[in-house]
Amino acid sequence: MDTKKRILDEALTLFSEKGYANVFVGEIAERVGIKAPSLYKHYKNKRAIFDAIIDEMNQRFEEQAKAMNINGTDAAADSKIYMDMSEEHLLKLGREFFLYYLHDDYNKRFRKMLTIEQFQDKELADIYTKLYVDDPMTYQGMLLGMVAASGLLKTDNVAIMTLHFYAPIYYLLTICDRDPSREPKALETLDEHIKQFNRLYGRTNK
Amino acid sequence: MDTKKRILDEALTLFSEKGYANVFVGEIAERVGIKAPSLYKHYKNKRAIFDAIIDEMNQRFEEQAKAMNINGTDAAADSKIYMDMSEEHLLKLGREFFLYYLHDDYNKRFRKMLTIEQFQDKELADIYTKLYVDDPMTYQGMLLGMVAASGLLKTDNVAIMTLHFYAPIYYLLTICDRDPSREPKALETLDEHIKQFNRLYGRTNK
DNA sequence: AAGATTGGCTAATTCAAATTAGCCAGATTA
DNA sequence: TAATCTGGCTAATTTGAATTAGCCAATCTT
Repeated sequence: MDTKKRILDEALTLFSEKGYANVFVGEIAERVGIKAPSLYKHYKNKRAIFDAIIDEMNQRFEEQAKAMNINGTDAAADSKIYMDMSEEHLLKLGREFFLYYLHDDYNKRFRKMLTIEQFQDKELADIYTKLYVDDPMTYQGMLLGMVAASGLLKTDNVAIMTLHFYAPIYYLLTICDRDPSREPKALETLDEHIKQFNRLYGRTNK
Repeated sequence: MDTKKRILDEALTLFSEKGYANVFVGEIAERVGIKAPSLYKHYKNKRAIFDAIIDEMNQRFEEQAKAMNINGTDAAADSKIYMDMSEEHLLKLGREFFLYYLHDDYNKRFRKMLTIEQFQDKELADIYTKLYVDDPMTYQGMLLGMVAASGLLKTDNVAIMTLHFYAPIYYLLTICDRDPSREPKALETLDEHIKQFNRLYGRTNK
């Protein structure tokens, strides 16, 4: 990774731990292994580093959205999997989402940074809402909607069913961000949640 | 309100909007209507203002906990209400909790401040977890547990049922904190959530 | 009512952190 | 290979925000 990228990487780490205002450019430089003034050869100023992080995220996001659209429009492919959605499949869906968001290093740091900075700036709040509220609800709503259409889940309100599936995942995610020592317990709770979700909404209600 | 209290009040407002590090003591002073140096007649330094806010919260919290314990140990009184928990009662419970947390000015500001500062300091993370995760789960778990014991809700796992009740409330709360324009929609969603919750767990499952 | 305390003010002071200036070595390129 | 570019460095410079000094009027206190 070249210096310019390493700066973004270390800055993101620091911003996600302490917030933009509590990070000194000297700290970022030190982590990268250079002196503070050298940093200005790569970015105009401290703010430009932050902005570059946001830009990079937008880029990554677009790629991801594109990839999802392929699997989304081409949802027939996916739906084959979810048409016969068993409890195991549902568990897999929830766990994968949870663990990806929780442990993917970039995601985790970016989410924490946004958590800290979200009230500063409407743009940041909007990004947070999109990434961690609206997009997951849309995507999971689509999948659960297909399962419901297949009859394996029954509901007359897919949106609320999706809320019932996702809100606990989101809740557990924020708990783990705050205190990673709760992860093992959260993982157990996650499984119990999904099993119970399946029971509550499953046709074979037992 | 005397100056010392007004300082805490204005500081909390500013900290909840911009985070501790982005607030200047001069700003706090200005809001209070004094000059920055005068502020030092009341608090040793900027940090002491923050600490005093935390102390005050702890005090308020203890009082509240005490009040809850009265209603909690003396739960027989409460349970009379919840023994015949109708959908309206359940809606009331959820809505009251939600609206209280969302609109109570002190609560709202304190929660936003903690959201911003939670990753700085384990103590702050713990306070957040206590106030917005563990305590609500305990309290609502107790109430829902009593309702379940009365047979009006059926479950073999009160903890997960409570998660299913509370996680969506928490999720909606964080959405509204981030973007108050979503409140009306969130209120609607809240009602739908609780109605659906009631249907899913209710004995008289239609 | 004299003395002490309180809480305000203006004018320093301090200090830390961002940024700029200007030098230089090694890599790149014409 | 000479010229340029790149990205590093040290040594300023700037700035701005926290805090301290020291003054003063009003208000308690005895």
